[in-house]
Amino acid sequence: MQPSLPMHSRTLTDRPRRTLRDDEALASPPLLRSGGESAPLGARTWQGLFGAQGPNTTELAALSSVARLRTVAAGGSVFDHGHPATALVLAASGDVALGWRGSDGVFHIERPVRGPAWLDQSAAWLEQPHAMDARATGDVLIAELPCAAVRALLERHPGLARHLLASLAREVHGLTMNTHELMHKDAPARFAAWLLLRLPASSAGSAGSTASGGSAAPLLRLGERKRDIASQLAITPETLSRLMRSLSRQGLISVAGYSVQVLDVAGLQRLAESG
Amino acid sequence: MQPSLPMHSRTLTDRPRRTLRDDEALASPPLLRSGGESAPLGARTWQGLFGAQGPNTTELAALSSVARLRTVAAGGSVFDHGHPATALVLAASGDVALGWRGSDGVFHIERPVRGPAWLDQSAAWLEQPHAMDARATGDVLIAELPCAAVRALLERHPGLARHLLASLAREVHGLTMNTHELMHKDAPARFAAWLLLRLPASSAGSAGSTASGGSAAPLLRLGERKRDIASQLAITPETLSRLMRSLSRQGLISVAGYSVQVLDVAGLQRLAESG
DNA sequence: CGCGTGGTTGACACGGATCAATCGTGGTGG
DNA sequence: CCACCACGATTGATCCGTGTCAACCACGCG
Repeated sequence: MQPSLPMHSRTLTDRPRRTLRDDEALASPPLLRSGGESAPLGARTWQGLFGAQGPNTTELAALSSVARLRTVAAGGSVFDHGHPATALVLAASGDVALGWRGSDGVFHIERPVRGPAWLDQSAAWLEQPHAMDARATGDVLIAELPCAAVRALLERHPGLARHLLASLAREVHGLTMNTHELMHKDAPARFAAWLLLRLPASSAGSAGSTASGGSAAPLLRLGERKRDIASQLAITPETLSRLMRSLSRQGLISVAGYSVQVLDVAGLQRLAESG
Repeated sequence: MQPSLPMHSRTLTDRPRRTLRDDEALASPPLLRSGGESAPLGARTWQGLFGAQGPNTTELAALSSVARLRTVAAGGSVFDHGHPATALVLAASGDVALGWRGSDGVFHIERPVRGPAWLDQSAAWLEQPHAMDARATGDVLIAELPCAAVRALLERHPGLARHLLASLAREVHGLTMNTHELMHKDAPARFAAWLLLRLPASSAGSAGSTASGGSAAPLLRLGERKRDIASQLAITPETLSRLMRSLSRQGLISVAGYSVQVLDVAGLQRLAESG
């Protein structure tokens, strides 16, 4: 049994900042700069979108030539649910939350996205409105590839199609897995899976070593408000809180504020598969 | 209030046949015929896959030329979870269930599919194994488009890419909606939505006319075992049974065995949106 | 210093799952 | 032909997981 660290003495100085408030959006300078990259859309960005086997240099240059860039300050809206989509939208860098604005005005995050990543690569092909809302949770560099332009590009660069298809297929795969989790796994299993996904890839297969000094128990810092994490897991903040407490008592993890130490990777994996 | 028909005097002669049992698979003749269509893959099939704005005749002919056809008898396996995918798989005609075989051997249907429709158009692009199992629930004509061949086709017919992209995008859209329903709607709402989806398109917007003799209340026959319907809705058969009884008592529907009469379309729509 | 925000905790309600029993149907073998 | 049995649906009783509501605490900010 692992003693839970004293919650009341923790420092919350490292707490994730509130993310979707207008005052912060206004406070940050609305500069139009190209993020941390020298080129507007660099190789690293494309690799994040297409994986290691992405398009070649010529194709990437073509894509870049039709991209329209804009920045969105933290808290701003990237696109809105129901608004017609005419372009493939991606985040070159920065954090964006995909979700739905409820009737009460509260924003329900369904999927957090860290650039470089696609935000909506499907609606435009269907000439349909965006299916979700996208809100910047940090300053973000957005790129839009107008659908008509990309179609024209496909005529001249047939090889591009394969990569766009693969990238859409990746999204289908992810959504299918997510649906399956929602249908068949309970909250503890989903949370365990969520934790494992955020683990550095190094500490994947090792068995739980609760007290062995050899391999260090991986430490991970939660980058979002806990209520946003709960939202992604489709549970309430209260349930998430109880869940973390429960896993602590079982010695699977050790929680101190926004730092979570995974003490028993194998145990978490077992938990994540119960369903 | 609508009197519920006497359940015990109903005839179950029209009950859907058990679907996934080996004896039936063996009982039906394993003929290799080309289904009900004269051409192996006819225009109607392609339209079901790509919608009204599908590829042109030349492109369709090219696709047909690389398609490999096979039939699967009722109860047979079309492809298995984990098996490597080298082709885009579609059902030209017939009924297939997409789902997962549980560790107990029970097959959990997650999505029923009526040909013509795609069965897996994503795994092959990623060179990954199929994410789900596909089992024929009736005699089915399967077509496989080898991924390598389709890639070659894209070089010569760039216009094809647009339609393959749109078709994948449609799947993304459907999965996104489905995920949202699972996260935010309760069982009655999901069942109501399920019923509305199966309604003939004619009786969409009409308000509920419980007793008006004018517009006939749409009647629909359940084509699957109720436990399979429950499986799609991610609820248990018991819950589905109680749900149908409950909606009957409220006068929204009238149930007699495997026939469901929708008495109050508007009421169902209201129910489907609660969440 | 008061207030707003976010997190934690407890009491409670409720939806849906689980377990068990019964019924109707259809298939099978004596 | 009939008894038997397997299977699916239904119903009732009960349990469990989460959501809801409310109170409280901790922190940071104006």
